[in-house]
Amino acid sequence: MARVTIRDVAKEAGVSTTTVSHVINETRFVEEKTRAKVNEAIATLGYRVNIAARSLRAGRSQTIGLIIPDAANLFFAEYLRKIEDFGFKAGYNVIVCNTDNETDKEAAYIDALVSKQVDGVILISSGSDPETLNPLISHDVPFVIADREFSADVADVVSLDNEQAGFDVTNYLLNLGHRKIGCITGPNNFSPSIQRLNGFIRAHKEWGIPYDPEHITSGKFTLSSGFSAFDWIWQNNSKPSALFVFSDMMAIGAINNAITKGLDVPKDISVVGFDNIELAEAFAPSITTFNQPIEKMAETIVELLTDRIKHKSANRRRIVFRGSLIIRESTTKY
Amino acid sequence: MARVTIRDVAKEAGVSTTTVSHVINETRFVEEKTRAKVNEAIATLGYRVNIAARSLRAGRSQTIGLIIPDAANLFFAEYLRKIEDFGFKAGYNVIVCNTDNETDKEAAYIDALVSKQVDGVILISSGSDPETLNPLISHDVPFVIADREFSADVADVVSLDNEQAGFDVTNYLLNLGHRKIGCITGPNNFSPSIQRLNGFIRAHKEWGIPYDPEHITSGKFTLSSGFSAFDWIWQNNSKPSALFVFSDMMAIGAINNAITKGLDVPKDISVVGFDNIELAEAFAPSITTFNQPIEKMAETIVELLTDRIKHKSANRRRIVFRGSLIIRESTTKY
DNA sequence: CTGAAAGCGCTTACAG
DNA sequence: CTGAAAGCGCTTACAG
Repeated sequence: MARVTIRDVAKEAGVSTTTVSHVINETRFVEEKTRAKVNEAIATLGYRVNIAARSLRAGRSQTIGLIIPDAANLFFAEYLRKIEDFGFKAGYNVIVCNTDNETDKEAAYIDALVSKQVDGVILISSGSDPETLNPLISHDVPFVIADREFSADVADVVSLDNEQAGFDVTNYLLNLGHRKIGCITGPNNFSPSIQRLNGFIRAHKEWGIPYDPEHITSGKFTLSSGFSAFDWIWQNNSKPSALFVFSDMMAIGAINNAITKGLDVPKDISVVGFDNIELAEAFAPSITTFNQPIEKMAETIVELLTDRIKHKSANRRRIVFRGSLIIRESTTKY
Repeated sequence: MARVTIRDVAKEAGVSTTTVSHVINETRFVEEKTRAKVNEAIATLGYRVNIAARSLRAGRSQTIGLIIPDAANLFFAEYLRKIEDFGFKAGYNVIVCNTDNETDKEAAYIDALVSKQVDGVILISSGSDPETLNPLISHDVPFVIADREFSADVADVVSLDNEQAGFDVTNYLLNLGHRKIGCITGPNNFSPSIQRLNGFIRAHKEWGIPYDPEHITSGKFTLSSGFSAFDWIWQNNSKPSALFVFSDMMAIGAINNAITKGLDVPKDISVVGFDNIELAEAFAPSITTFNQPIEKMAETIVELLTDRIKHKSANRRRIVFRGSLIIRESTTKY
């Protein structure tokens, strides 16, 4: 079966391809009767617009790229899901790209996306240096940066107030009476992680309580890295009574390790996670965590991107969300 | 900055566009010296092939579609991740489509994918009736079906031997001495679920032990549906001593509910999950489960699809994987 | 209210 | 070993 083109439709309906195109795209008035004929022809022939042709001619592909570290990580998986939902509602398909935070992979994906004429790109937690983004800038591809700060003012940005979040969690633990609080951060070059740690430090300063650098280590946001990080912290002579872990997945790994060591959570050690993934509630013990309003953030990201696609030279926007602490079973008074 | 085209490269290198194209695609021999000039021109101009144009002309978009129920579900998230990895390695980007098992959504996505001239489509656990796939067939778009049986012989298929898996798990529990085994299945119209239940029934038959239909209910593979399903099972006067749950996510929900009810897993009730997602090992208690070799399956799916793209009329293939039981803490002798 | 025609940037059959 | 040129299927400025 040969492809049905707009010419076939035009012939079948007895009109020009111009008219067919305008009916499809609703780009100019077409008489009701003519429109009906065209739609009928489309239906009988089973016509589908060829996006490659449209993309070549009109320069829009109705496709956006989503660059994330790892779709198999629940936090990013939820993000991906929501972005795809809102994107599809707005008329876009999304190409997913997993970078594992490797600059080379990110660069390769950006290359491919530029070649594919995507209408825009969303970067979540992109760990790479700004140079990697140059192809997007030079080819004038709109993009939105989420979950990561960039010093250069190159794009719209959506983020969480990570410093405040770090402060809130630490303040909560100090309020519970904990005086030795450990910390499993994210990768050290990752800005949300740095900011949460800044909040952690500020809370200690405001309380006039010192923190022990030996109780702070970094993980990779994965379950297993949380497990190992706990080993590192627990080898010290001085043990913390509470732990602030920068992702729920790592918190699950850490709690699991603690349980393996015969410890009780929260009696022996309180643990706070981050993200509020669905599992945090279902895990035993359920995990006290800091909620990121992912759905709302995903919606905002897609909105900013579609706006940017329409108005390339509009003023840049930076939208900062405030999350909230969700108290569950994994924490208790000291 | 205007788009750099193949003509600009040709002019810069002092050759024809034909030669540039052949250098890029390695489709015919080009003298080393000429090739060098072309590559140099590409580099200095920052040329990137326009995939829309190539797609229109050559009919290949280097893009495949992935249709899954829900990328936020860890099992599918791991699938997605692996398929994207293998796909990208093979030179394809993947467009992700979340259907929530709704026929309308699946149809809308298939429409969009056909319009986008994707080179192929992968359907994981597609719950829809075969009619939804008609646009793929009529437009001659290669596709592979995974994790779902289709009566019609329309595509290459990759699946797990679900009947055997159901038998193996049930046989294991019977061997442990359990005589009242409950079951939380997947949706009733979902073939892997039906087959696992068939295996469950066969094991009971071979042992000459009856099972109680009141102990069998269905969930939607989500954590919360596993939680609710346990309520339903536990309201019976006759309680099972073991539970075979058709996904780890549902198993986590069920275990969580059991713990909430003051039960001990596995002392009061043994629980077996399915899939062996990363979390099954980390959960407390760690979950006995049936391992699906996702990575290998994902690799095979991508291989079948890329082969099919190259040889549209080759013989259809059906590859069935055998999984294996992984014994952990959530099960014990009766 | 509608149409004829140019052209987007490639690939490839044909030619030498 | 390389090139001139047609054409993929659309959209849209121009015209009436």
